[in-house]
Amino acid sequence: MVDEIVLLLPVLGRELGRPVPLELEASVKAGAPAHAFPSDAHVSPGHIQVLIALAKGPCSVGHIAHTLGVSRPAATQLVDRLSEHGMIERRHDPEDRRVVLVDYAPGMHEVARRIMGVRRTQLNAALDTLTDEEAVAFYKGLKEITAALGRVPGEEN
Amino acid sequence: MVDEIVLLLPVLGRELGRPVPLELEASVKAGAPAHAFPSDAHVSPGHIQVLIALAKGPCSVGHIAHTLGVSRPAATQLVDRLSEHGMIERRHDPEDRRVVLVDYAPGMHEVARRIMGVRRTQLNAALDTLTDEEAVAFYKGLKEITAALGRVPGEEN
DNA sequence: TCGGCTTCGTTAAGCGACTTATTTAACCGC
DNA sequence: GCGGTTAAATAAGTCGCTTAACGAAGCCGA
Repeated sequence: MVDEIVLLLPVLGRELGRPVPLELEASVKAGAPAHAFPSDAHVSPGHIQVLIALAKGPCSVGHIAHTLGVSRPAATQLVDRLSEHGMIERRHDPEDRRVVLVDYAPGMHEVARRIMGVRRTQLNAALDTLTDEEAVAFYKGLKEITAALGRVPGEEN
Repeated sequence: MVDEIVLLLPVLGRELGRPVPLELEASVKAGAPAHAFPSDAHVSPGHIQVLIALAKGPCSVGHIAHTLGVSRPAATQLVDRLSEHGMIERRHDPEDRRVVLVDYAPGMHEVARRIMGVRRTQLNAALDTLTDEEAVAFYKGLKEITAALGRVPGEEN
């Protein structure tokens, strides 16, 4: 079974990396200001992660990078794209002006929720085939494996 | 919890995508002919997947692509690299000469097992913290989610 | 037996998400 | 003030994947 998992994990990783199903764009545009998503908009998993991370309130670029397990430049890039599309805004932390605080742009909270909803729907469809215990076990295993392969988001180093 | 999973999955994907810990190269070289892994060798998750897929016997490039969930050119590329390093060999299927059958190169079966062992070790460390039921549930959830992401829910192109 | 369709693998071109190395700006202890 | 440190941004490059297009081989109806 272990081999099966090793074989399956990268498959999941690749599926996950694919641009989120096209219907998403339409669904988002429907509820967003026209300028927010120009013709070429497409949302990557990283962008969704940023939006989820922001759901708990504004946070710094560095914190985003740490949460997502990527380098700071990568986080900067994600924030760049999202802010180009008007989804989020940067502002300086008044207490430490080196820090750039990232937060939803006004009115975008709702749109963000819808974007996250797409992935959540997919995931729920899969989780529904599992019992509650299995779902919890899956989550537990996911955390363990992520930790085993690298660092876990919440953990300090 | 669903959001947590959505947040965690891409992290896992990225960790998974990182070049396998460097110790691997050394460990592999130790048991492999010198020419097999020249100075710049590095093994990606895709390569490991190919080696695992071959454990069940020779198979075609197309089959590898399907198993890994990638395009055929991508599979070709993976096979290219592995065969450059002498890990695997191509030969034509006598029954259908369009088909290219891929298999371990002579004596490489053992080396392949060692390479796979690295990932397996990491994974086992994580799975050991789970009960048997949880491990099975994780595997089940993994399959379900991979399947769920594989096709767009409710949309056929 | 010949054209036309399909399938397999490869080649070519390009893209997107990441990395490291470097730069700029702001905080801090002395 | 002056070094040292840290946050974010910029620059350059890498890697794994994609689509498009191609040659070769099998399949098949006329």
